[in-house]
Amino acid sequence: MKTLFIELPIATCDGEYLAHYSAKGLAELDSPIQDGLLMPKPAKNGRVISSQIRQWHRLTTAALNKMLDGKKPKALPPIDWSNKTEFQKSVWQVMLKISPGKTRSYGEIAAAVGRPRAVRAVGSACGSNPIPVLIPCHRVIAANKKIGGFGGGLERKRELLAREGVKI
DNA sequence: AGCCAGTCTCGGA
DNA sequence: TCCGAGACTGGCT
Repeated sequence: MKTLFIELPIATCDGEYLAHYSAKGLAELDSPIQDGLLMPKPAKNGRVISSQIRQWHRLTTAALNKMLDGKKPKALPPIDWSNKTEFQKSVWQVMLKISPGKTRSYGEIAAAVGRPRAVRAVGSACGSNPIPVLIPCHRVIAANKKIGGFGGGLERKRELLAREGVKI
């Protein structure tokens, strides 16, 4: 079956993100393209954007800007994580509960989902996080207070953390 | 079977 | 005390 995605851009102080919506909710959020590459504009194809998606997009935009401002979003759009494993969903749910300005280690996340030794798997889950920033994988660092990694570029991770007042 | 965005331990500066 | 290498880990592709 073919899932229909609606793609809408979000302008932020960090660049232009691109949100993908399915019928169930927000399915994916693309980071801004780095260094001079141009983000292709989503084709409209005469598609009608439903009022529901419009509302989700409003929530996503507000939440994203709050996050980038180092604050806690007061509401999130429904998230469509079909095709994701239970483990990944658990990991991301835990991450959503991390407050701005706070960090957790990969090990703590692993323990929180009941698999204290699955720390590397947690790292993998972060890497396949469909909604960077909104799911604050940047607040997850290594146990020895080192920065760890970040799919969207380590610099971005540092900057996001710095904006929330976190020192490494 | 191989990859990994981790963590712990231990040995040498 | 502070790295770096190595062993071990568990879930994903």
